[in-house]
Parts: sequence; C-alpha cells; structure tokens
Amino acid sequence: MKYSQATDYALHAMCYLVATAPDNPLSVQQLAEKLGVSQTYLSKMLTKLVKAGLIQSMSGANGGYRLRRNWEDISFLDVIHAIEGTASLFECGLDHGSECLIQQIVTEAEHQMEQYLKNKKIHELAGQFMGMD
Amino acid sequence: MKYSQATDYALHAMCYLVATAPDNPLSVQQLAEKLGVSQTYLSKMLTKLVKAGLIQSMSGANGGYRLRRNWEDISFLDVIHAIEGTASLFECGLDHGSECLIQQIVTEAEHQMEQYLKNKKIHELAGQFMGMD
DNA sequence: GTAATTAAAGACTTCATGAATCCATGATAA
DNA sequence: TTATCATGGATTCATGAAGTCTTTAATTAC
Ligand code: SF4
Ligand code: SF4
Repeated sequence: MKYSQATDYALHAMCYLVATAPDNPLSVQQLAEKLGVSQTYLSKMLTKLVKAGLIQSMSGANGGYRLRRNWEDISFLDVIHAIEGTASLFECGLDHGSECLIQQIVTEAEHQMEQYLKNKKIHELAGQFMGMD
Repeated sequence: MKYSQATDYALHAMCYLVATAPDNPLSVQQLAEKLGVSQTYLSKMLTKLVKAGLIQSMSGANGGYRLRRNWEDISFLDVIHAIEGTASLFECGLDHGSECLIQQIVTEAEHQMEQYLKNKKIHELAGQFMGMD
C-alpha cells in the first residue's frame, strides 16, 4: 500500500508552482528539469492536475502551467485525489450492505486521514525548496 | 492506492476466528471454504498472522488456527500491519531531512488513520457473519 | 511405531498495473 | 506562419500481487 510515484511528482511540482505564483508560468520542461524527472511523464501528471482544476495550462510561446485562481484553497487531498483517484482503499467483491462493520471501520479510518489532508493547504509549501538541489 | 486482497482475506478470517473463540481451532480448509477462497493462498496469510503473533497454529489431526491469548486486544491495525507491512505510504527517493514538510504532512495523515485503526478491536466483529453466505 | 492429518515453506506461473518512452496532433503567441 | 508548448494515444518495460503446485515438518490418533 503506497502512494504512486506520480503523486510524489505532482506534490513536488505544486511546490514549485506555489513558489513562483502568481508570476510567469512554468513549462513542463522547466519543471521536469527542476525535479529531475522525465518531462513526458511529468506532463501526464500535470494534465491530470489541469483536469482536476488545480492548475491552468497555456499553450504557445511562453506558455506553461500556473496555479488556478483561489490557489490558497488547494489542499494536499486535492492533489492526491487528482492523481490517485477517489476510490476507497478497501473494496471487497461482495456487498453485504451498510451493516458491514469491516467496511465501516476501514472507510472511517480512511476518512480520518483525508480530513487531515484536506486541512493541509499547499501554500504551506512556499519556500520549501530553497537551497535544495 | 489500495489494500491488497490478502488483507481482505485476513480480516475475514479473523472474523470467523473471533466468532468461534475460544473453542475448537479452525483448519485452513474450513476457513477457505467459509470464505470461498483458495486454501493454499489463504494459508500464506494465516502464516503471516501467526508470525505476527495474532493467532496460534497447531499441526496434526484436529489442528488448525485459533486466536492468541489476549485476543481482545487485537486491533484492525495489527491485522493490516501483519499483512501489508509497516512501511510508510509515502517514500521519496531523496531524503532532505526532517524539515521536509511534504513528508511531515503525509506521514502525520497516515498516523491519523493508524490511530483510528489501532483503537478498533476485532472483537467488535463478533457475530458479523451470521446469515451471510 | 505407523499412518493420517494439518501447517509451513519455497518454487513457479500468471496477470494487472505502475512507470516510462515515443510520436502524432492541436493550440497559441511572437 | 513559424516556433513553442500542451494533449493524447499507442507501446514497452518492470514490478508486485494473486494464485497454484509440491515438498517438508510437526502433531495427533490408533
Ligand atoms: S462482510 Fe463486509 S467486507 Fe466482508 S464481504 Fe461482506 S460487505 Fe465485504
Ligand atoms: S522535499 Fe521532502 S519529499 Fe521532496 S524529495 Fe526532499 S525529502 Fe523527499
């Protein structure tokens, strides 16, 4: 049970976007270079973030990605859900209805974690990467 | 990000073991039949639970598995850790030290979930499967 | 003591998914 | 209208989950 590498990339990319907001957009090439990862792969993660409405993309010269308006509201949970999806982390084939304690308990545990991640906003990451490379 | 099928099996097996505790032990064959899964595969999960000290095994005729002493203390987290391991669900290759906010936040979120699962004991599952098949 | 029963362990196969690359297409600004 | 940049699909590769088979070891019943 692990978050995918893609989530790692997405969180770090958001970190850099927060650091430069709301200035010039960063291209996937710039971001990939900063993170030290493949740009074509990172590109897919950024596209997911765009579709989730967390960042905006602009084609053409001097284009790239920047945070959406109201970016202060973006939470860790938003980023994680955008990449990992929102499926429950426990799903048994059968469905014995709402009286099933196993599902109730594991689902509630997951909810606890999500509440915490929902209250942590990515603007806290501002300045996190200063001097790291 | 999902719990493995093996965790599902283990939780259900514990459910049946709780239902019969502390009577006659259940063999892997009996458990596999109740759960409707392969016995050789389920056997591996049960062995993990034994090594984690959650249940006891007895070879020979009329052998099988039964809960350990102090089984009332066994939590959901115990079962999950026995099967999934205790690795953190977020691990970046690099390690920028303890001042890394990303790791701090995700790790703390995981801790929130684990605390909840730690306080949920499997004895709550007693009688959960009555009439389900 | 022998045979039947049961758990434990390892090798092996199969399959799904994450991780990554390549290439073609589409949009936009200079 | 050309250079720049994002988007999308197809494809490959590696990894780990899921499951099977077979052998060995332990314990009880007779
Ligand atoms: S008891 Fe709950 S977890 Fe188990 S099979 Fe039924 S619905 Fe699924
Ligand atoms: S900033 Fe934190 S999460 Fe990112 S690479 Fe460094 S240690 Fe890992």
